[in-house]
Amino acid sequence: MSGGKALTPQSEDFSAWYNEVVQHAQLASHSPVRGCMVIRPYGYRIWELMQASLDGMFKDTGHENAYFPLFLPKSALDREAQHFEGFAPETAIVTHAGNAELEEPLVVRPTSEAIIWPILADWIHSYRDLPVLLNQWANVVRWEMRTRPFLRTTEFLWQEGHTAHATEADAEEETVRMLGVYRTFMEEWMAMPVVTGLKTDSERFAGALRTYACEALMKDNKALQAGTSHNLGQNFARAFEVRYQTEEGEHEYVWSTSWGVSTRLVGALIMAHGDDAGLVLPPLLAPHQVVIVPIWRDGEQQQTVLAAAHRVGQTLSSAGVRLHLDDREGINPGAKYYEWERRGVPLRLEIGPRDVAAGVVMSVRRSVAEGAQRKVPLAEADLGTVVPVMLRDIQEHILQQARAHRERNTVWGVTDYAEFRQFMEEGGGFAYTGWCGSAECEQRVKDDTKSTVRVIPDEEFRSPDAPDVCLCGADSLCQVVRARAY
RNA sequence: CGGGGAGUAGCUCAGUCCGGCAGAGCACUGGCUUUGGGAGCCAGGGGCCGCGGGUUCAAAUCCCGCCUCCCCGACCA
Repeated sequence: MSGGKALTPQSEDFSAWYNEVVQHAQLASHSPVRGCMVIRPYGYRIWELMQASLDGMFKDTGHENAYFPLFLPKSALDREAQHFEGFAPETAIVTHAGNAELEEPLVVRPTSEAIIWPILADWIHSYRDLPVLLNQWANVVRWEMRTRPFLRTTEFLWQEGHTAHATEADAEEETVRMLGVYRTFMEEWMAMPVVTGLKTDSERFAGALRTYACEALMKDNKALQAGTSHNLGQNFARAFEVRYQTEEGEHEYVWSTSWGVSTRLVGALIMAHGDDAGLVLPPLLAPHQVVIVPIWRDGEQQQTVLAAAHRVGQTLSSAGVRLHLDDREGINPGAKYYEWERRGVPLRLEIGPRDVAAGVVMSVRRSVAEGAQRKVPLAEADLGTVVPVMLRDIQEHILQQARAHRERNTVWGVTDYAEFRQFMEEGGGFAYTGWCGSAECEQRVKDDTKSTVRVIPDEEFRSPDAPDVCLCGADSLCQVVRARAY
């Protein structure tokens, strides 16, 4: 177990806090290669739980998993001009195998469009072959300048959906549907509220027609792009000659989409819910939903207490609860409390001689609503029904807490530029403003305030108070959500 | 990739200026006593001092090159 006492408080240095949580909660550690991390079992388990949930949702919406190769010929990337321009600066290129120089260098995929579309061109011939609804779980490499564990690593794990459709409307429907799947996952599983909407041209995926995104607000009031869904139009179909024959016998390019979320979501989870005591995990994604800490003074008590702990464990397992019994000897209960709190376990059950005698266990929640009891004794006989209810309640509470944080740090209509600037300087958060639609204006605000347009919000997320003028004073084309971002 | 800081035991660091046996606390192992919010005593184990080269009788320490991490910028999931 890692030593150390208190973490750096979030208010003192948020990124130091973040790095310490990653280390001390045993989520990840560094590797010898720049920007590459080792995902440790506890962190990987969170990712596995995310994968399991998302994978089910993808399958429920008709997608199938496949796997495409890690390498693509360098020439393939060049096929779509914008795509190439977008990714060329950050690709890793293999030029040698052993001592021999390769005839054509290979690119390690930064994303798989350029690998998948040449293949799909062979698979798709007729309107009867459409839609193609694929997903793959894979690793990709992007040689970013500045890396941070989970948030931006040189190699990262993700899923990438790739679909082909007969019509523009079908592709758009798919793009929006998958954005909705992401939103549902983020809110229901990660307990992380998001704003969804359209990206501006400057933040659009290289080669896409339109990029939609889920934007979440972290505890330090910076925004994190948590997932993206792209309507690729016919751009990739044209670049890779993916055509199908219509019912009428015409040859048409397919309409395609791609969408992805990555291990960045683990970073999002840390920053959306964590506090000065460490990680706070939503029960649905917690490797251990419950940790049982037995307490004893002598061998006899140890036997009694452990027997009770195993009994409780049986009950909870049968009730579908993921639990861990911390029966390590020679470590005081208090030390175990600190450790599991730092690692974000939603619910702790303490079982001591007094509890066994009384037929109860002491439950302690990792996070509770203000004014609510953190420690509550529970009758052992009721655990099978009460604990699952508590876990659902904790899940809901964490979501509400994150929602409240976002509401507290959102301004719904800013017209005055000085006011906007002050908001971004004094803590920041989401600011709804108008936007004239000009890229120059967007860039100027970015240079000046470090804040960017996160999204042009979807209808549901629009502000009734959004101004009809841009920050530059010109007429507003649409309302936008601005924030400083990761 | 530019500017700044750092790398010595698993972790946090002292030692580097001024070259001369590799250190502390925590963690780890064993024993005894403990155990309801970070236990105590005793005994132990653990080091390519980031890597490579150079200077020197002698390098953690001085010189050169590189790698990695952290912070600030430009680039991005």
